[in-house]
Amino acid sequence: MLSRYFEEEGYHVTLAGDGQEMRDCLDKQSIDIILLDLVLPGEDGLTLARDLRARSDVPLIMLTGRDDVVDRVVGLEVGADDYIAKPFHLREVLARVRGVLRRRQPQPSSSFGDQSSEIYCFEGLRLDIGRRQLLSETGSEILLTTGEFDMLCVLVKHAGRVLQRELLMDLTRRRNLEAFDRTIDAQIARLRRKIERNPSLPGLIKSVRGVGYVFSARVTRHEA
Amino acid sequence: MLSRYFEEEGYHVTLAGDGQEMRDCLDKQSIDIILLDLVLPGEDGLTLARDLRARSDVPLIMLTGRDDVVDRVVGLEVGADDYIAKPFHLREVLARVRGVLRRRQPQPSSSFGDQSSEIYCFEGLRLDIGRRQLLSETGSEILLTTGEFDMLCVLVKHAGRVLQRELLMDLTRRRNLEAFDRTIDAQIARLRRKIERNPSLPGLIKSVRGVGYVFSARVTRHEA
DNA sequence: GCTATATTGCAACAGATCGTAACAGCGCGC
DNA sequence: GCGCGCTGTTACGATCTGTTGCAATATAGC
Repeated sequence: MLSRYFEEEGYHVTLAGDGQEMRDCLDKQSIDIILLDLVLPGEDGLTLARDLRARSDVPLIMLTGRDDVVDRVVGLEVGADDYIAKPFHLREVLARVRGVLRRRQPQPSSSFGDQSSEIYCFEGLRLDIGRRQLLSETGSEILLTTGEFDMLCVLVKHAGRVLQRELLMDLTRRRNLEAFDRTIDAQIARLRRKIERNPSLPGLIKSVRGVGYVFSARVTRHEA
Repeated sequence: MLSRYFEEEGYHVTLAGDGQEMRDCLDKQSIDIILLDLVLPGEDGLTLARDLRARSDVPLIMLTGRDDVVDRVVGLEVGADDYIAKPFHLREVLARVRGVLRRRQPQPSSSFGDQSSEIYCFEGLRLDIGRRQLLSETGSEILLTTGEFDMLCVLVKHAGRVLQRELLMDLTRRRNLEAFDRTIDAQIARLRRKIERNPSLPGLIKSVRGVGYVFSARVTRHEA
């Protein structure tokens, strides 16, 4: 139910049935936030949450039944960013998710392992998250402003996935997208001017009319 | 609950469930302050605090239930810097933490083990905390003032993490950051002039607009 | 295929933020 | 007490970013 709702809202959802599946996902892709049910087969949710927190900073929201013995306090004690009791309204979950994303970002450290820098390569460019720098093919640095860098990080981490403006706003700014807000478009334009071979025929950041933007180049991820 | 609150305030929080986890954390990262609950599984908080004090100077605040037998005196007797009884207000805890950090700093000796000589290397430079000196690639000393050195220590110890001005103030000065205060910026500029290859295009200390500064070079830590 | 409409690209502007030089007050060593 | 270096403050200019308006482009309806 949650999965379908968030997909409709423009999110990309990955389901994990137990702790091991979750760890596999975290290793394979960039995860922006985890919704974790307290009641799970095998390891229980609390243990999993504690374990997760010990190793990474992925934003985390706990979901629990009203009758579960643990209460809000215990949930937050293991380091969850928020805590939602069943039954919940879908819209409420969405609101909480957006709240957590906005408060936490931009802190590009969603992967497992310690904070060692992830590096993404595409079209001869090298994006080093930890060092906050982008290197061109020749090894020279392409200077990006704070906002441009954060935007590029989010796009690259979700390469091949269309991100709507609202989500880009949650992930890169600490404010809400207003109606008729062209902030994202302006930032994308400025970013394109710096990283595209031909900014008027974008090959890396494609527009998706009526929705948002996609990073469409092939990206490989390395740990440094 | 505390974790979430402090994360929102710009702190980076690491959770430890018992004494052993705490020791592991202290070995792995730079810890600026510890909030220690008196009631713990396994070792009790007082023992842990005493043990901690015997080996390091990490700032330490004890948290206790109102009904605990120990009182404020005993808490402070084992070397805690402050003592907070439940129930507490989050804002109060933050205030106490900031107070302790400001009173204790700059005392760059937060790790376990021999507190005398941590050494950090980056971009050919060598920062020796204990000796309070910075050596260049050629082995010559780069002369830093007290304030510049303290600032560099804090940045390097938290390499890869964006530190907001207010936190930098707490960690390096014994006073509060006022509105429109440009103290931190001025100090960063002076530091950059001494350690950056090209101070106008900083490669080590990057600005993050609207937030603060990050030390963005890869750092390796050695014990000497 | 053509037009009307919605959407996006983009340049230009203004307010916010940041870099930095200059200066003055302060503490420190002598 | 004196001189010097350090640091907080101020001011100014540079840069960044949200906003606005208009042109360019895509889409839908006919």
